[in-house]
Amino acid sequence: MAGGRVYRSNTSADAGSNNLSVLLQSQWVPSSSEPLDTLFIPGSSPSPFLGTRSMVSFEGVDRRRSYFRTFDEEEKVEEDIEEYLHRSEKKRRLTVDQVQFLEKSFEAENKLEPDRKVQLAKDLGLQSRQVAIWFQNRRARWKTKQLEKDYDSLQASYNSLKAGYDNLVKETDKLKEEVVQLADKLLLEGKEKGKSELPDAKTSSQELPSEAAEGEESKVVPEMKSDYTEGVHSSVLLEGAGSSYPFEPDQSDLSQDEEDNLSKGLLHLPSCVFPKLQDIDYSDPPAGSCNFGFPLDDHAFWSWAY
DNA sequence: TTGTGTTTTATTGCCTCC
DNA sequence: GGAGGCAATAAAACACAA
Repeated sequence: MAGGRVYRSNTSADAGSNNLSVLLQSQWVPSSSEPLDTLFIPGSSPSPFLGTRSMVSFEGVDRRRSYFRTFDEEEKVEEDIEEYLHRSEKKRRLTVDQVQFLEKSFEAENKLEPDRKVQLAKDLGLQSRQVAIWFQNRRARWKTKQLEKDYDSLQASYNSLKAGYDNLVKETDKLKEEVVQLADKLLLEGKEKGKSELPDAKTSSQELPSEAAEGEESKVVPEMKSDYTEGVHSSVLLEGAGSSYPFEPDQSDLSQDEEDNLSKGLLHLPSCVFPKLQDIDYSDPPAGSCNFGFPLDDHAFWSWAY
């Protein structure tokens, strides 16, 4: 590790001490960043957390030596020593009490100021570096959990929105079908009325498609009877016909042609009024005036729709 | 007992901030 | 340039089924 961190092993504990197993939990201390007070001195702390879980015994091993290591300057002897020490000095888990204490501390504040770190280390009989590492790992676990929570929450709101959207699609289909049926009905009535009242009714009826027209600039439907000028369908139809008020068409606003058509039993509708569902492009928010009741600026809706 | 998956502890390299 | 944070990763410890 050229240019990497230099670690110093903390091997000054007394072999054979009652608390040795815990006191020796840490293996490497960053020599450049850790103050001397991180070197735990046996017997200096009345920590209640010590000695509950013996992990590794170094009895009979003279470990009263400290040394520095860098990856650049390792000699054979040191390698041997290190290998030996590493074999013996295995990773050790913190005791239940230590973990509980750390957890409480983490709940209070998940960042660790230097003073707190040192205090915690003292209280727990750990090295401050170990405390720092524990907090680091704990933050990582917390972040992972948080991501899982966020994912679940997003998934739930997506499912809910999707269900709402599916319902709207069904409802739209149903309404569309209803409109087609009503349009057919009007067509028939218009024909019959035209036969009896208008001499040129035949010509007019020939302009009418059997269904609400598809893919054309305009659509032609017969004049609304009063029965059909109420409610959602008629309002939509009349709005599409250019009326300034969707429920009561003001004939003064109509052009001469429109008035003519009305008098002939015809209305021209822009093609956007009743597009087929399959003609709707969900990949982009709709531009223009045909938004089917959805807010034009509701990009969120269109972005999740597809 | 052993193989395997998960959790925990620790290291490393990079990045940011002061 | 040093200190500290984070992501990625290694490896020990642990849990558990076969």
